[in-house]
Amino acid sequence: MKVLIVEDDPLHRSYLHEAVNAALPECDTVIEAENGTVGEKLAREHKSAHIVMDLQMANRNGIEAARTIWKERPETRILFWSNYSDEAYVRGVSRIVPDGAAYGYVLKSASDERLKLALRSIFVESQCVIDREVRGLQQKSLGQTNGFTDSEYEILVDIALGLTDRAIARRRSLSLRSVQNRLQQLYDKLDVYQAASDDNDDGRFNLRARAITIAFLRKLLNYSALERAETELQEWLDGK
Amino acid sequence: MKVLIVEDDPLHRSYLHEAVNAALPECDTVIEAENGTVGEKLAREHKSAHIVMDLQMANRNGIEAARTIWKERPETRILFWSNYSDEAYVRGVSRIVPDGAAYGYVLKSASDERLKLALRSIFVESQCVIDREVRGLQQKSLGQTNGFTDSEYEILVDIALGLTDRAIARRRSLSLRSVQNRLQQLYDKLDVYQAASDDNDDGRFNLRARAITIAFLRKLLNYSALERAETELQEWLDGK
DNA sequence: GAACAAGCTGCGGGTTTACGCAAGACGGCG
DNA sequence: CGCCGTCTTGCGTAAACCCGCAGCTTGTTC
Repeated sequence: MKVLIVEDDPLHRSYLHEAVNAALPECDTVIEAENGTVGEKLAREHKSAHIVMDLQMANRNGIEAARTIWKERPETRILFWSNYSDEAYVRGVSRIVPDGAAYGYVLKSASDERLKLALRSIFVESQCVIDREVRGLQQKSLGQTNGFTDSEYEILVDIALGLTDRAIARRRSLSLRSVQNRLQQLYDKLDVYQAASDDNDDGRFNLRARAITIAFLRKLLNYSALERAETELQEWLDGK
Repeated sequence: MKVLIVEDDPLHRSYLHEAVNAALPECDTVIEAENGTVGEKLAREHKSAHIVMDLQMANRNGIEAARTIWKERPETRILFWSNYSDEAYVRGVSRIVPDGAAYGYVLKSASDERLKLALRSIFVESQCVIDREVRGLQQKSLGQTNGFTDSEYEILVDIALGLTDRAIARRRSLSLRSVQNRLQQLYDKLDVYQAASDDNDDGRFNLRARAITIAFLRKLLNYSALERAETELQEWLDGK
């Protein structure tokens, strides 16, 4: 069995290396990559490898890397190992998981025990292992209760990119008014009004900009999500 | 000599611990804190301690912690040890450094050697040590060449918070028109127009929202900066 | 098939933004 | 002092945004 470790931080990388050795005696080769680009390359060379992947790397982040890897070989098993459980990450990951693929999402704050268990479950037993905390988010966010619909999330990203209503309408093939409807929905769910009106009519907010702020503060958006959305936008712009 | 380590990540914490022991044989006590809040408390108890501080911690980030520590004891020597050199961090730090205080800013990607050197320089020799890369940013951003004026940065933060022009005017004691002038200046410097007009008049951007996006992508803003700005805003709102 | 919920769309109008134009205000500098 | 650049402010306008109202298309349920 081969395991590929894709991780920025040298300390974390060697920690992972040890953990893999301890948890998987049947593993004979461990390969390390220090960023997403190298990770993709090594994954291509060592086809049979299972992967432990950090999200949030400077050069090319884990979600991007995982996407291209899964595109080439959807049955690859990937364990995401991340510092954060931002909804933006969770959403980003579950958007790219191929049907039926075995994967995992474990926080760096988890105990050694948990990490080793996850390694065995995924790489040996082909089971999905999602940290409790992450799992909670996933259900709340993807289930519509209290969470955001895909269409709401979509328009959130669009205004976060700085598109005008008209541009969004074109991009999503909607009428202007529909776009604005969705925006209202979004403002509603984000509680943009609460702070805006409140009691004092002083502290007035620009709804659109405020929605973005709140989304960031609630970790619905983060740098990595923005970055991905931006490159998608550029592709769309180029493709006409 | 006492050294206080304030750092989220257990791996990094123990690495730092070792580095301090190796670099500073005259140091007899090393104390560890796993977040900003505890860090502040321990700094208060061990008044004479020098501090190594991570930025970006979940509970209370390094800049906040450093600010209260420096407020109580401005001569404290603090070495910031961070993964990133975002302009938002650099700005955040240099805004709170007391006059004449010795401090340092070293990236986690620096070599052992660099870290140890920095430890000695700051804690023994009271010299400021700023990583080359960070230094570059600092000069470019604080010097007006190509960088952003304080007033420009201020208004950037204000729109990122989601305030309306009118609200900004009140907050900064300006006329509406002046606020809008500064916005235009900002849009100019951020190159918001470029993409907006370009050749195709299709891809139109909402200037205000787009400015925020670009600022994030360029790391002029990040989560921590937003968070700080938001609490400041709330204080201002409460204070009327 | 009737009833109902959910989403898309057009119309109309009140508010906010973006910005050109131009008249002061302030501070250096020869 | 007079000249000049930078900053502030007011006025006015075109565009964009926010949103209530109302008519349509769906899909679901009984």
